[in-house]
Amino acid sequence: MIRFRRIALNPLNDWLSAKPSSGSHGKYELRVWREVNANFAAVRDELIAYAQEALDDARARIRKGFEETLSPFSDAADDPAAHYPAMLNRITLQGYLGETLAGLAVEHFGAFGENDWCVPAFLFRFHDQEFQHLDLINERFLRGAVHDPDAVVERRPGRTGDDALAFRLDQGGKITHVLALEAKCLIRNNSTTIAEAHNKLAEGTCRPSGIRELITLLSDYKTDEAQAWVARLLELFKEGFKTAERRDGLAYTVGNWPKQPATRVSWLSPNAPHASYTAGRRLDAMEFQLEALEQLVDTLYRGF
DNA sequence: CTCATAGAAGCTCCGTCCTA
DNA sequence: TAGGACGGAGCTTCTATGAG
Repeated sequence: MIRFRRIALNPLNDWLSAKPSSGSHGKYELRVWREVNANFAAVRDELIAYAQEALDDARARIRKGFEETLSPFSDAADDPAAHYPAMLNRITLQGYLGETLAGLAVEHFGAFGENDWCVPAFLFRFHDQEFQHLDLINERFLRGAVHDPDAVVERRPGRTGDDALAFRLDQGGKITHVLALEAKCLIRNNSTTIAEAHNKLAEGTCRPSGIRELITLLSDYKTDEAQAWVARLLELFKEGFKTAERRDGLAYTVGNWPKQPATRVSWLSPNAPHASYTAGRRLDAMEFQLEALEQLVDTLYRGF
């Protein structure tokens, strides 16, 4: 555990208004939240802090190796993480938002009726393609060259692997449940993307690849909390995965919502899993409808 | 009739893998 | 070593269908 921030529930619930859900499927549940942008100001600062804390590990990773010669990074021009993530392409930032909201929802709103899910760390540091891209961007700034972050040529593929992992522990600290979260974040709804997300979740294994990444990541931290997580994740990786229950979560963040028919609330299916979801596990679908998605990306990641 | 939606196909990128 | 296919991310455009 290297992250601890929580957002006060009252302003959070006012900003992300939960829509009543209707389904009664045994293994599937859809929850829908719709943004009330007018209530954003009250969560703004806490949300920025939460989103930025999620990126702290990636920043530390970017700076690693430069610390001896450049520390402290008093001059922004010296800081290899200075432009992270603000100068990355908008689509990359949407991806970060989607993953962050997935974790946020599980930590604040629970999942499967349980409120004790833990997300020990986000996996942003494993986005190698953007780290290489960042070197290029930093060089441009040092040369005084122009950098247009949202130009099409600045798009980079997303990170492969699990988007986020959450866990439940028993009283002895042993991992009993693994929740693999697949996150998507689009300006406009896209049914193909929904199908692919379900398909990817269905293909997941009981021992998601992200566990190994989490162990690698947390091993860099010497706190008791982090080391305890390394130990329990190692146990999960070696033996525990055979008995721990894997569940699936889909966090679908989208910049519009259905208009027709008037009774339709969500893009995701309310009653049963999408046909592309062929696994028999329990699936928690979460849909975040943001009326000012682009503005939110700017606020959280670009500081305006 | 008009507007919205689903689904398919095509597009922009980069890195990786395979083949000549 | 060079060229090409492919994968993975989301966007755009098109068509057929359906709602109001």
